[in-house]
Amino acid sequence: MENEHHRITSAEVARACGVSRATVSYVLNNDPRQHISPETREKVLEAARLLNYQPFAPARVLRSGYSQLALAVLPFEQVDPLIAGTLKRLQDALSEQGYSLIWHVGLHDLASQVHPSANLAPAVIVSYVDEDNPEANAFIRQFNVPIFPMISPKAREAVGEIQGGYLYERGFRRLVFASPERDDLQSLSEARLEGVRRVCAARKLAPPQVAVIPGTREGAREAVAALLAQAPPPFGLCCYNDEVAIAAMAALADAGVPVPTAVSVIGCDDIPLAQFSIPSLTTVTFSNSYPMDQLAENIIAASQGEPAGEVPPTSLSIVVRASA
Amino acid sequence: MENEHHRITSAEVARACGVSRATVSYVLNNDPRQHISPETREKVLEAARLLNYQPFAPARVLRSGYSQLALAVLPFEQVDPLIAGTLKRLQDALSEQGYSLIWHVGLHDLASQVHPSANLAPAVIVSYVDEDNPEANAFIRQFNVPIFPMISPKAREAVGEIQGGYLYERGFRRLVFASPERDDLQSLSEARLEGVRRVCAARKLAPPQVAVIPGTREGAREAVAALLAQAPPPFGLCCYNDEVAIAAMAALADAGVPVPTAVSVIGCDDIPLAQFSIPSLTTVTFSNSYPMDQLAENIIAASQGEPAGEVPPTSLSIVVRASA
DNA sequence: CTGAAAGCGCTTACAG
DNA sequence: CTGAAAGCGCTTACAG
Repeated sequence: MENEHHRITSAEVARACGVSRATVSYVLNNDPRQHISPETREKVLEAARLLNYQPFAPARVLRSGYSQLALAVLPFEQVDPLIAGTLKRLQDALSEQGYSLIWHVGLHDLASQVHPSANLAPAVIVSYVDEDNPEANAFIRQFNVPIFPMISPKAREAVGEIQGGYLYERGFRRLVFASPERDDLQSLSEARLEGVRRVCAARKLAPPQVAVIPGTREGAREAVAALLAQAPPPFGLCCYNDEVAIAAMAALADAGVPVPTAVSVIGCDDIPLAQFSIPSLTTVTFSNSYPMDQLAENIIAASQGEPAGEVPPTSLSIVVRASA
Repeated sequence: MENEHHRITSAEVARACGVSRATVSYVLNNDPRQHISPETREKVLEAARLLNYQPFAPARVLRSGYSQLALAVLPFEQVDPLIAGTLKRLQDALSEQGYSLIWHVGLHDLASQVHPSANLAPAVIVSYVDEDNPEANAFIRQFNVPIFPMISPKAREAVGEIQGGYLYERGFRRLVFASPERDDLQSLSEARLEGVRRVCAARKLAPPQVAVIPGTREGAREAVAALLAQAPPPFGLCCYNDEVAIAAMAALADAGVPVPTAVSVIGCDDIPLAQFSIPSLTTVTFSNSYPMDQLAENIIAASQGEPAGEVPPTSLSIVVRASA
């Protein structure tokens, strides 16, 4: 490492303007307990600017004992728009309190890899990890900091319940659940299916059939053909999410089955493209009505060692469009 | 902060098994220059496990002088699947070298907020920031570490060129560019439009008209109606990306314009839903053929102070489906 | 109002 | 093979 980067330290700033390192720290951190003369303050700021001084985070964190860093752990490989939107609003709220929010996306072999905690000391984990995923839970626990869960087990099943309930109201007496193929979604998919099962049980319907919809047009076509052979329309199709729903609708179109008359389709998430399917997609949406400032406060409280707060309540609603 | 979290230190591990802190460090880091007896090694590992010892990253980074942490900065608020996929593969390659990859998504007021570098010391920035975005560039420069750019200016315009060239080949002599509304995409959109302009200039066609496609079905319908009034079919529609393309196709369907005959539509990204539009979407895809191991090596080299490496070459190709 | 000094938890020459 | 000691860059009581 010959061209090692020379790090500018607060000592150099202090030397440059003829004060002590303590004074530099007081000025740069705006320490309210210290009264610094305007001239000194100006001198320090000027010197820091000239030298392009950036405090070295690890030293600050080591000495002060805490970092104002929240790490969001997303166990999925793709980031759906809803989560991205929530995290963006959360980030805004956190940054008003001086906290930063970064993301760790995807989950990796715990055993074979270096754990990020070797390089990174968040004060709190904001977790989208399922309760029933032991690997993922071990991963986040290894940070050894409070964990703030962002998904409530109840909401997971509630999606299936509201989908099934809506289609029942629309007159369907047979329900089918369309699930994705991706491994990282199976756990959540199973929870939503469980919600649909409950609707069927409560309404004395036959339990829902399950169709796995592959991610290719050809694959989806075959899966839907197989489904139609087993379960002739009419039926209501509760889909794991909007992507699965749009794939299923394309396959239904390929099979000549009219939506929403023969089969009604309902998705989940209300992704931007949901309005642009043909027909446009009826879907379940999470309105996380929890005020973000409040959420940020709870997360910060968790980061300071209070027991991990409440899961933010989500309220579900249905966006009615043309597909159901 | 009454319930302050007690941090287990290497000194406690050392005390627990009756060795020095140095030995603990040697064992835990598998220092190849030290020969530790198997019994001692076992004792240390056992004690560390029992105490659930996690080394404190800031101390390690401060002392050793480097962190094995790459921070990907994505200036968008949504993360498109292509970037997520690339970063996932990159993360796998980096983690084989002991590096971790985390994401910073979205850009925030530089002035008003605490910069993440106060809490976080990446060794390198992996940047999706445009060259011509001064705010974003200031943001990433403030980390004061090498920056590894992930987008090449050439590839940005090449998308428009390949779209326009393809539609020209298919016989279209009038080209239209469909751009998104979102602010954070304008810069890239303009670059792709520039590529289409070049095709028109080279082929002696009139310059492309531009239609801004809103994110709502109604808005898209109106925008497309306005476009059709100005530019009656046939024409070729080069779209900023697949989402815009699918929105435009829905609006064309609403207007009764047949695709691909009257208007041919081509997108960009090959998102999972591209195969499920009606008709299925022809689109440009980036095959980042760069071997990820190589890319990871370049990034690590950049993190060690070598001048930021080459932009990974991307090759563009067209996935031909039904829309063009 | 300012400065000298301690110490956060770790790694790593160095001495034995 | 193991341990005592230095020092990374910062913040923060404490003394003046």
